Amino acid sequence: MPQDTFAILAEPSRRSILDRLRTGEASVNSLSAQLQMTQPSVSKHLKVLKDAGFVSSRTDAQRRIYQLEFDRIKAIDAWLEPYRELWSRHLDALERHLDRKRDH
Amino acid sequence: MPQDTFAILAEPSRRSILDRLRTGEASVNSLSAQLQMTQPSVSKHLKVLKDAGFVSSRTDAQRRIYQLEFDRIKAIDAWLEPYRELWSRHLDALERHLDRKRDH
DNA sequence: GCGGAATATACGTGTCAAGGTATATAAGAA
DNA sequence: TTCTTATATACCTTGACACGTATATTCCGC
Repeated sequence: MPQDTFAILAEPSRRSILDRLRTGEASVNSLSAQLQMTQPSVSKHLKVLKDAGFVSSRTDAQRRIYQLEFDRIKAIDAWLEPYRELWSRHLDALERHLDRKRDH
Repeated sequence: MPQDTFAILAEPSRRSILDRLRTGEASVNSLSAQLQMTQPSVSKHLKVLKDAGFVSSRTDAQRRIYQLEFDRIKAIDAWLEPYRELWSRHLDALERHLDRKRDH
């Protein structure tokens, strides 16, 4: 079984790569320099991210330029949705409770 | 956000526990039965979830009743926020582009 | 008190992934 | 072609951690 969405994001290095890619596409070497990781480490993390669809890449001569893709991150948002609904209901219930207390 | 939030959710068993707790509080044994996991496994996962603040527990005789807590899950939502903003901007840009094409 | 139920923990085992070094591949440049 | 740059992959070691079995703890009813 391959790593699932959350397992992939469990690695801080990979999250930092994604965070960096939010500001725009980047090559392997630039990521390696900016994030202070060895080049093989960056390449391996990018492979995982790309296989999972978190990023895509295009070729520029010898360079590979990586770019953020949203679909997979949206899966996290989808998983979160029922929880979000639940806690917003809790919040509403709390507000109604406070309103009732105030009216007394 | 604390680094281990995603690592904790990386385990499918733990996510299934949280998913179950969305429908209401539950004892260790009931979780063990419903999720088809051994009792020690459930206890250990609950310990991790509780230490991290994903769940809380109260005592009912020999039973421990576990309940979902939202604060920690909200941290995921917070991490997602800048990405959400980014992809909604992308969506807006796409819509404007389509509008312009339609107007021609 | 004793026995049993509910839960927690200790221990041993196996898997799996991350990190580093060295090397392979591929694409210019000279 | 040969050299250099940019990236990918192979190999190895190490450390986490998930699982199961067995055992400890805790609380209840009798």
